[in-house]
Amino acid sequence: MSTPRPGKRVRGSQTGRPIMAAFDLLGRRWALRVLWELGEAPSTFRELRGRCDDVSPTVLNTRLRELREARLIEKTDQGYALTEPGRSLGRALRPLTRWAEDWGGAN
Amino acid sequence: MSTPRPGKRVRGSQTGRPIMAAFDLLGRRWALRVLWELGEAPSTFRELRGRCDDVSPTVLNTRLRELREARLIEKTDQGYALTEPGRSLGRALRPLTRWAEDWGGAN
DNA sequence: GAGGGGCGCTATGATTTCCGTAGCATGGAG
DNA sequence: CTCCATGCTACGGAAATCATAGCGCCCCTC
Repeated sequence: MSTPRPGKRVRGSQTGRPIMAAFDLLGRRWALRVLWELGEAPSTFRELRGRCDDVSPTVLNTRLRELREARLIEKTDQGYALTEPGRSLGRALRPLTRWAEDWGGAN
Repeated sequence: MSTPRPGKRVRGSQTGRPIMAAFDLLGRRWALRVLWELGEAPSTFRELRGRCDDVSPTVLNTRLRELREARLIEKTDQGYALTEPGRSLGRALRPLTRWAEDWGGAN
C-alpha cells in the first residue's frame, strides 16, 4: 500500500483532498500512536518499539517509512524525531487529547 | 475485536489512558472518515456508504457498531448522527483539518 | 394481493494487513 | 576476536478488510 499524500489519490477519495489523505495515513494501525510517542520524545527504533507496547517491528518499520515519506518524521542522531510539520500535526492533535480526557471522565 | 473505551485495556496500553483508547478506536480503517461524514450531515446507511467511497458494508457496519458502543454516534429517524460527545470530537478534530490543508499546500 | 423498489444489513470467499518470533547484518567497546 | 546492542528483515499464521451478492423488511402502486 502506497503512502497517502495530499493531492494524490488515496483510498476512499479520488479528489486527493488533504484531509482524506490524512485520514488514510493516520487511520493505519499505530500511526497516531507513533506520532504521539515521538512527540513525547525522539526515540531509537527499539525504544520506540518499547513505548508502543512492543508492536511488531514489521509494522513499526512500515509506519516509520510511510511517515517519513510523508515528511512528518525523520531520522536524526537521536533516532527518529518529528519534523516541523510533524510537530505541527502534534499541536493539531492536542485538542484530541483533551477531548479524550473528557470522554474518559464520562465513562 | 472489542470496542476500545477509556478505562478499559486496549491494544497497546494496559493503562486504559483515554488517549490510547481513542487512538485505538480512531486508528481503525474508515473510523475517522465516518465521523467526519456524519459531522457534515446525518446519513442513512446507504447514503453514508456512498459518501465513504462505497466502503464495504461489512466494515461500515462494524465501525458503526463500535462508534455506537462508544456513544459517539446514534441511530435517529434521519439515520445515523453524531451524539453530543461525537460532535465534541468533531470540534476537537477541526485543527486537524486545518493542519491537513497546510500540509497539502506544502506538497 | 402481487409485484417492485428502496432500505439496513448479513454471508461468503478472496486479499491485505498485522502479528509474534527468530535472527541477520552492522558497528562500537573491550 | 568476542561480546553486545541496534536497526531492521524473514517468515508463517491470525486477523482485519475487501468486493460482491443477496436476504428480509417495509412501503407503495397497481
